[in-house]
Amino acid sequence: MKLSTRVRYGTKALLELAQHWNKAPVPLKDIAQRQEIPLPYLEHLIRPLVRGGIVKSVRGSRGGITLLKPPENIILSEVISLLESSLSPAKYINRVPNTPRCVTQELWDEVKEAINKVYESITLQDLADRQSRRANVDTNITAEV
Amino acid sequence: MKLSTRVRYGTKALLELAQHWNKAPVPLKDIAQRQEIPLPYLEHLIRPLVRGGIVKSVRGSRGGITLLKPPENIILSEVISLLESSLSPAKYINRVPNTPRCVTQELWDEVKEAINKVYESITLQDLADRQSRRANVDTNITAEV
DNA sequence: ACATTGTTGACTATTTAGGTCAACAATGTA
DNA sequence: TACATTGTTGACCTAAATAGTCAACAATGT
Repeated sequence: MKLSTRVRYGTKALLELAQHWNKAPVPLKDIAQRQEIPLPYLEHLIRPLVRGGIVKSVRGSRGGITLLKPPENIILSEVISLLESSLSPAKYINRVPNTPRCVTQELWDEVKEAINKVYESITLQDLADRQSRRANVDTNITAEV
Repeated sequence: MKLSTRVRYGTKALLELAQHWNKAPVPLKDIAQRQEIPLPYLEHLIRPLVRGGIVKSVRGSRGGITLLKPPENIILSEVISLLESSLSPAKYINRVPNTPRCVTQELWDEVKEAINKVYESITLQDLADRQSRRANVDTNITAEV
């Protein structure tokens, strides 16, 4: 169950943006620092998200990046499909015609479907909510001590 | 959604074994040939399955491999966990203590859980059933022509 | 003018996946 | 018993994907 750092970094970055929704753009530098992502790597990471139309970037001083859509309209499956190595040259066309037809192929497709359902059910807003709920809990705990 | 050839090859091999359940051991050579898997690769592929206790091997002439448990008792999640690069050195212990606690971490765990539920719901017998059902359909079609 | 920020493309390093080879160990059968 | 057949093991290799870096450049606010 390998999850690429691309996806992990990217999601973290988007979570930050969700928390800054409707505010000033967030500089990549800040995100890189807070999330401990190498800045030059983050820059490349962000590109597919911009191209994919879920992130907007503003250059120059006071620039940075912001979400283009409200966080509740951004589902995880979209994020992942944008981040996951978009280079994959249409694999899975390796049907072997004269062997018994591939049951396993069918299986993987179904599994993929099921997994995607999970990803489709989670939005960036969900993540942000969790984050803030958790922050509250933390506050209460420290308050109680 | 990358699925390693390890898992694909391994599952195909196991499917063969499921179809030969309670029969003579199947030589690796035959499996390799039918499923178009490089024999030396298959040999290595099989090892974790043997170590994992779902496959038994018999050496020598008339040897080969068989399942150790009935196909309906072998679930996909078991297969996958045995085949998926068992080298993974316990990643995910990269909690960063002094940053806001990692919501995304929690998320990935849940997603993983959900995916695993899917894998747990499918047995080798299920696959074998599909295979034979499909074979029947094929027969009928050719009969009708 | 200039500091700040994103953009781009080329480049490098590391890791993992996929595959091969060769020597060896057990086992059935002629 | 000899031998063909089959699995076992470990070392090795290659290619591809992942992760990360560098440097020159393009906008933009102050």
